[in-house]
Amino acid sequence: MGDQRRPRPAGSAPTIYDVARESGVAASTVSRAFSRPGRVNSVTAERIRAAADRLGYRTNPMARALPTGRTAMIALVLSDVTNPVYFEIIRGAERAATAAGYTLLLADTQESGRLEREAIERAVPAVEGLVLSSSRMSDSAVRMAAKQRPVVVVNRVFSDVPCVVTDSARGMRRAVEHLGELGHRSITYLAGPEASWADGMRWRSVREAGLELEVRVRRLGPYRPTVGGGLAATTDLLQAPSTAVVAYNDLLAIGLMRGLDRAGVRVPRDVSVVGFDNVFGSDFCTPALTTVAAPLRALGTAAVEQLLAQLRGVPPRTGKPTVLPVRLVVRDSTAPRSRRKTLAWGTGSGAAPGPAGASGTGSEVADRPAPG
Amino acid sequence: MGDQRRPRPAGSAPTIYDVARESGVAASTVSRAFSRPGRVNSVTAERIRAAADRLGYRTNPMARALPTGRTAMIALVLSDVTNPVYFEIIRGAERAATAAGYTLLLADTQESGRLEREAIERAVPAVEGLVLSSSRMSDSAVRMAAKQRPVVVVNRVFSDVPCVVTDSARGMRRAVEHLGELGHRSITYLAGPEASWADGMRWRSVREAGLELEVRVRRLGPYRPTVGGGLAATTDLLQAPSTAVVAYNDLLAIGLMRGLDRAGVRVPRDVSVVGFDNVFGSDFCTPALTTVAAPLRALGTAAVEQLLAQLRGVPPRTGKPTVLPVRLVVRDSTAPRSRRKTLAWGTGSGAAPGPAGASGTGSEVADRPAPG
DNA sequence: GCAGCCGTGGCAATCGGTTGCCATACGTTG
DNA sequence: CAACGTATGGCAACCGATTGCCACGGCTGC
Repeated sequence: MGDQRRPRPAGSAPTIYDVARESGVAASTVSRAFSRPGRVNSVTAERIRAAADRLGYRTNPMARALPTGRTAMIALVLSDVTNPVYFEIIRGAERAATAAGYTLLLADTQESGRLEREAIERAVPAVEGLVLSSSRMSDSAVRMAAKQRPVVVVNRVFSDVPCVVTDSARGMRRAVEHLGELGHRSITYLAGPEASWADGMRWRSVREAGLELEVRVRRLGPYRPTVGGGLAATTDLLQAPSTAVVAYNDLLAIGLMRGLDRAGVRVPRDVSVVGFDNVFGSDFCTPALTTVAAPLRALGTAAVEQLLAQLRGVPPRTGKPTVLPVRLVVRDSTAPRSRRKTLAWGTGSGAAPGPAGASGTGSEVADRPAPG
Repeated sequence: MGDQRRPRPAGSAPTIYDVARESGVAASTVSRAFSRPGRVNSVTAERIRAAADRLGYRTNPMARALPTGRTAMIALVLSDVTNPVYFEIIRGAERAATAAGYTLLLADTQESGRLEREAIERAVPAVEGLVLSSSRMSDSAVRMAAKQRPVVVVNRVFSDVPCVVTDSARGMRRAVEHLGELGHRSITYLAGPEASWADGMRWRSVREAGLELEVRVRRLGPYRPTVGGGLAATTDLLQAPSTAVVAYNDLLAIGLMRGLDRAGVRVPRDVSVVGFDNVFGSDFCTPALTTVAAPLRALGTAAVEQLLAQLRGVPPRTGKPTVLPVRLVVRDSTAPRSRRKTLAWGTGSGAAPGPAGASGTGSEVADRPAPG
């Protein structure tokens, strides 16, 4: 009863004090009724709950956060929200967070390490933990962030920070296997950004798989991991043809297919192309892209779940990264090796002229980088 | 000077009290030095700033929010983060928010009005305002939300809530014009969800443009605004052919093109197809899609900017919605009307069988609804 | 019958900033 | 020199919830 505060000025949200007055107990009891079930007599608790319902009381997250530090928010930091690789990661993270009563704070760092540091600095005081996806920051900057708050890193490996990654090794192995089964004895890998941890991983995996499966492999690049990058790669490939290509990622593969099409080279008749990620759009490009499906949504979910576990006090799982499985999605961009001399191409006088209208330059989306 | 508090236990973030001690002033002065420039003597302010830098002080947003209500956060509520229409909207919103020092809170409502209400209820106490994009809630629920916090609605019109929308009328007019110029005298509109405000708007615009430009129009549907929906629409279209199709959105158009391709109908030789939105992927589907480019990013930016203006006290701009301009992007899916009898198609025994391997079912992404 | 324990609820300090009000010191003006 | 205005900084009361500690009443056990 001891509440001397004036009644809430109509318009602002009800507080525990209003509920306390309404139910005839002290504010502290109201607080406990919600946050510490069992600590309050059940009939009292029921009365309080009823009063709260009547008033439409909702606990104010800011007020709760102040003494406890529990903001019920986590941040997902990524280099570019509009990169399709992130779509499912975001969704997975969002689902996992919401399911646990947490709210997801999105920070787009626009591919800049500086902006990323700034975004983190701004987010840190408001969140309980961070998921860093394809961070553009240096290792030491990531470790620094991990000192301030629990952190989980996606698609990059640290020994002392928990991380979840795609099983690129198995993915590339499956891709090479698939091409091998189709009769291809020589494969070209189109590399992504040099600075990308994932690219190194993927190339190594391709090489190892090639060794083991007795398929020759070579590497072209690096290229920007975008449709534009794939277009650029076309020239190089035409100068040194190959019947099978594995690209660093889908965007690169899609760009390459467009480039080849313009040059009159048919996919998959003349060249088989395999992508990586299975991003949105890889099924409706033409031909539909055979690709290694990265566990995008699972990556988001797993990262958030590990983070939440840390927040609950479970010691972080460092040392070995959590590796999530991939699967090969076979579509229309791969086919048995053609009997035609591969050298025969590149001679074509170009693609059949496009239909009417301006040919689609598509430059609008040609430059979306992929995560490293 | 009057600070009796014990020094901060190393490990937690520095507070104004630490800065106050360090710079030899009262905490209130520190506070004012940051939040009220001019109120504090400039040399004092400088001294305080230096101390703050030295300590790495950052104002705690929760603590600030408690007395003031200023959380520096706004929520962007959307029906499905993985819908490509949102990519640029999100990015535009993110940029505008960040530029103003605000943080964006993303809420995905999974296409459910109930989840949307829940998400809003959870977000409201934490944010200063909301942007509702393609809300699935009833008008009254939206108005209810707008009573609790400043709200801006995207792609839906209210007379009493500020909103920003795409200029569908002009967009559809441009599409019909374009087809008319190519010689098409009859156009089929593939409708989106009936409940969609945008669909009603787009269909009406097509009809009006048709009337004015003397092109016959008819409407097929409704279909789900997804690739799957477009596939479904194919059957209907084959039964009642037309040389030109305008789809509710790109996903529907892309699905249709895939369906037509499988049925052996060539785009654009036999049918011209125009989409709407210019989403990610509409340039690399085959043929590259001619489409009305919605001002996606501008929509996000404008919505946030209007919201921020409201937060600064500018009276909300209600009454007439803010209409953002579109532009027609001509690519490869439209061509002059073919001289072949349109009735000739539908006879084909189906598409040439796809190349090797399983034909891409692509069911993974066939069901992404678009905003209504 | 009294000490001691348990269940329950209240008091009050606290989290970190914000801000209305007041005190002081200085400069100005008549 | 007195009266006054202004610039500046401090005091203390908030914002709303949490939580350690204590008080009170009822119960048990010896």
